[in-house]
Amino acid sequence: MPTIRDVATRAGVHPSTVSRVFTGKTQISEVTRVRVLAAADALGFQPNAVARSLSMQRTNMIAVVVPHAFDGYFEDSYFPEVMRGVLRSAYKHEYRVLVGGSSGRADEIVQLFDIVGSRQADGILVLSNRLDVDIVGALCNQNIPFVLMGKPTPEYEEVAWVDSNDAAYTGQVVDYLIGLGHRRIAYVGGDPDVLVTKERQRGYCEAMARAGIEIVPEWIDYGFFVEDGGYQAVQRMRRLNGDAPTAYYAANDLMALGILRALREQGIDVPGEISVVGTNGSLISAHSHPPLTTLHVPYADMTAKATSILLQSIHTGDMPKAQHTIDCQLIIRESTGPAITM
Amino acid sequence: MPTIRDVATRAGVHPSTVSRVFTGKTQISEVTRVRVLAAADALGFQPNAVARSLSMQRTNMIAVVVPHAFDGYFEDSYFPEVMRGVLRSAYKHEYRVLVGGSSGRADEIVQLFDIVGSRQADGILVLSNRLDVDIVGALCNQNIPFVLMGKPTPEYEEVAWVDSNDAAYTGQVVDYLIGLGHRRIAYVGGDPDVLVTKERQRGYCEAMARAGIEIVPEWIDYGFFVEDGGYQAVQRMRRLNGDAPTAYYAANDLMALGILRALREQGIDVPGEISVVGTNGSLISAHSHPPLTTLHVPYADMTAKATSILLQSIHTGDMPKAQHTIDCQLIIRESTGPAITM
DNA sequence: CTGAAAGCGCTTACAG
DNA sequence: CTGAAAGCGCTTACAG
Repeated sequence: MPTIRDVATRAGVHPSTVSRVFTGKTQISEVTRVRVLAAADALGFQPNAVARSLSMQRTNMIAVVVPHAFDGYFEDSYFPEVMRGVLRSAYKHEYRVLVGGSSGRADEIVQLFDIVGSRQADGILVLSNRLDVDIVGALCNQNIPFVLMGKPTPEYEEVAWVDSNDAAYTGQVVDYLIGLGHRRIAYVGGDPDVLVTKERQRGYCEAMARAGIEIVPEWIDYGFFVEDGGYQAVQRMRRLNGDAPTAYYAANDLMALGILRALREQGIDVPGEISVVGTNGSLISAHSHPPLTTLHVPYADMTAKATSILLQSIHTGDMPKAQHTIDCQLIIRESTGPAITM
Repeated sequence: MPTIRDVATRAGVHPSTVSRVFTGKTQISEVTRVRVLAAADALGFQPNAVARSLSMQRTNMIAVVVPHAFDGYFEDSYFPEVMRGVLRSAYKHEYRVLVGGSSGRADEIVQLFDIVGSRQADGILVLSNRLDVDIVGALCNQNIPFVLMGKPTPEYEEVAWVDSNDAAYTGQVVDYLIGLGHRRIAYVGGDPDVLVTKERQRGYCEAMARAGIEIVPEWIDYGFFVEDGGYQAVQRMRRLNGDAPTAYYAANDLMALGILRALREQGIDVPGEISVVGTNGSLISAHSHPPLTTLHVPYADMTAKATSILLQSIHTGDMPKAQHTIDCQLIIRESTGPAITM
């Protein structure tokens, strides 16, 4: 690989001059510019990104780490939507995205701090709504820009985040089901340790309380965001007989699909006998049978926004502080209907 | 950020010694090792990845570039499956994945050569089955390890690739439909310029020819891999009246879903009147109405394999040469049935 | 506008 | 086992 020195000798200039024509921030006489470019072209020279990064103290990369341990992670629309949003913003600012894998939640934190600590990227997007521990404090000490997907605990309210108000919107879904006459409503969350699961559960509980409905503990279950998790939740809840739910809220569409499958197998009509609501508004929700009523969460917009905030702060040099709440939307389709009177 | 020098002074050793304890390839006396580690710990030191990369001439990253310009790209299972496979292999070898965005096909090539030319990664996975131009020659000149997803043209047969034998398997699907009594079979490809579209079309044409069926030109159409593309293809083909297809093969499940939607709107029964086959075997195909017969392509396994080959060759230092063909599988569900006699 | 030099933060042959 | 030095390939104040 030719370096800047090779180009310099061929063009008969100093290496620093070659550097200047490639960085382009400084005045260069047209004649040497042309000469340098010609030499570079002849040699097939392109500046080495790593050397430039070291010198400029900037990698032009932002990082995101992903727990590829969970099967459902790549089946759910969450991951592709996150990537879509990140890439949309990053590409616009000529940044690239560094994605690190991990083998589960604990390792996700390890990988995250590895990237951050070794300064492998200029900033990091933290998928904290799918995380179970509070890492904000530790992250602040690292003194690297980061933005959270999901609101942090009150003590860290000054850090940057983008949130989708999960508790409130889940509460709205429950209100909607109650409005339909349902009272025995199930909550099927994802991984129980994860922020988004807890938030949605809180919203569910609050909405039930507002309506004066006492929650049977068995109505709360976890499907770990996978299709079969929804399926299993139904198996468990059907054993409640008279207490069995007439409506299910699932924290993603995958689990809702599993719920539909379980119900179909038992010959139960949706929405005739039981209503089902999913979350995310993934493409799949529109094509299931019946088409799923779902709480649409615009994850791509969320992460695009988060990424913008991140890049902005990398650009200015101070820690990101912007905070942003995005709106979700209940898409009513054919999997929900009035509760039957028993 | 503390550097290796800070640690060295605090531990009372030479910087090179600090480096040695962190690289761990060399003998270090236990006492200085402990002293250095203590100093590093006290300062919160972690080696700078960029500096290390420059020095070692290795980034520990592999790259993949993705055209985020196409809406369907993140809705289809292709992208998440590719990432799942790449991450699976990369993580195992402690590599990270650099993903570059691009705004369309031409730019995809630009971004790819930018990454490669600036040595931003140690190797690159080229999603060539979704590419329309031949870049292998240019890539070879760059002298960086790469592996192709999709077999190259015969002149480059010595480069490394992993292929899914698209023509053969699509032919098999067509054989299956012909076996069911269908003769008016439609081919709905993705982007017409892209390798996988051409290959599948070739397989389709060959299978039809083998059966002695003359293809009506209108039976071949393109849906650009998006749901609405499948929908529109049906709209066009229904105008053929007596020549209208009784079976549709779509090059991904998304388009097959669009086909189902169009047919449903027209009150046409699937598979009673018309059969539909999708491709990829995405989760969505199992939950559509009716559940989709689909050609499962194990993209995650493919890319995991490709990534292994890539990492292997980065490790040994010579250009990758391994070539691998993976098997696909026709999953028969409820969207296909015997042709009705007219 | 351009050259010469120092520096970014590591690694690693070379001595000892 | 450890130190001193050179080098990885750039960028950028500092002179002129």
